[in-house]
Amino acid sequence: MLTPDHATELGEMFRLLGDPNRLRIVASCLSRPMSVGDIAETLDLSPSLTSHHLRLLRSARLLKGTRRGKQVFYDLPDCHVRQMLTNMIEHVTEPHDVDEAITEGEDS
Amino acid sequence: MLTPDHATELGEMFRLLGDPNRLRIVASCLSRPMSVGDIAETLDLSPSLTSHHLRLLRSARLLKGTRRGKQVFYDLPDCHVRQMLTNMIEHVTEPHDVDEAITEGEDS
DNA sequence: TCTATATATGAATAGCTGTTCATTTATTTG
DNA sequence: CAAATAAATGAACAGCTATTCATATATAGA
Repeated sequence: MLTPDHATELGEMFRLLGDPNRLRIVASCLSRPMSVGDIAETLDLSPSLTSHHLRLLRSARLLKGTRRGKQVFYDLPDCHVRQMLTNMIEHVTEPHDVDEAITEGEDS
Repeated sequence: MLTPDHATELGEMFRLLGDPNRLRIVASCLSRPMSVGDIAETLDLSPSLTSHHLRLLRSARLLKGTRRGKQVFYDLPDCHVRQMLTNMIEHVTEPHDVDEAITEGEDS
């Protein structure tokens, strides 16, 4: 069972990954640490927006930032999350059919 | 790499799991199919709110509904998602420390 | 049929959030 | 020091969303 507190905590993490731009930001840091500027340029986002999102992701410990000179590089500190994300990205890459109807079950 | 389209698609799924109530609803259907009434009562949510959330979760194929008489039972159709969720719930259950600072790296 | 139960749906709204723009802070170099 | 670059921050706002309440639909039983 999932307590309301744990639901809030885990939900917060999912909520952050729920924004397409944030998800792309995290995904871009999967293979190698990325500087803020590189992320912004790669994903075609403004540095400001990128930084705003990075702050949220950092606060939730989804990313960790490491300053190296003038730049700050971000990558995933959590092996668990990295594996989950890799898995999910692989999953979404595969094709799938679309149905959202309510199925009929036999009588009881 | 994660295309904007895939980011939107996967992000939509994370976004849905990002609401605590929705996350609890999905989690409650992990072990066994649950009727709408059972979900509402178990999680202390109004049937209306529960149904609204269920509609979203169903549309995203995170849950599938099966009518059996007057009741509709919901459960997870996707083994991949079920496994991911079980994994994440287990992860969030374990203790962890809290730091969100920017770490210092050595000069280059 | 009528009644009761179980879900679903529509409308309305308060609160939240992603984005932009302007500004500020940090770091390196001249 | 000043200038340039990289990143962070604050304010403001439009658009979205979770929730509530009222209403509708579906199914079962008498």
